[in-house]
Amino acid sequence: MRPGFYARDVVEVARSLVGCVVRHGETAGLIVETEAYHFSEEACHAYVGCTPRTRVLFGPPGRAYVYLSYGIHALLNAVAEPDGVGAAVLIRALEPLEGLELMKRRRGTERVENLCAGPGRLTQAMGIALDANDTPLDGRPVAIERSHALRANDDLLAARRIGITRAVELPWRFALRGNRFVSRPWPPGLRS
DNA sequence: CATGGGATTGACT
DNA sequence: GTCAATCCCATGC
Repeated sequence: MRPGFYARDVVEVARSLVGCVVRHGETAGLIVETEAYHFSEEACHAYVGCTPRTRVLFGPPGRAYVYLSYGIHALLNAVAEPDGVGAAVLIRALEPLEGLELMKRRRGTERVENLCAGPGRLTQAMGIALDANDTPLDGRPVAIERSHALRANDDLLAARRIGITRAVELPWRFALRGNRFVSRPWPPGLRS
């Protein structure tokens, strides 16, 4: 997708990315769950300002922000908002589309629902590592593309973000309703 | 230089 | 439901 796609309100980008496709090497998956992060709220890494770690977040949109979580997992984000504004969309879950055998091998499971249901799981399944940080999301090495699988707005749910302790009230987590590949069960209520 | 806290996951009770 | 693994980085002295 063109950088202009990402140079918008990060919450809108998070909503728009649901239904797009992520590609890396032989693997591909349909985005079914995202979360938005913006420098103005405490849960965003960019909240502390521009540091060596957050420099990518403040850089041009349409690039990958990949960081190590809990010393173990690589988490994939798409940098959003215009250059100079720190914001990104966390890719939280995918429906596996291509390279399923490779994903199963990397994840050590045969269960398709467990391959990419979670931000740490999907990077492991697709082989996306920290060296993808600060690279453009145009296919070198990671691509995000539009898809014919795009669904209507009615299918998009919004709820609070997961796994954070600050700014927990913001309904900036988005997912396809009823999709069996989301990372965690959806809380009752809250349609978008 | 020492410290503390994670945008998680898998194993276990 | 609980809990530890594991390491980067921001902060503070």
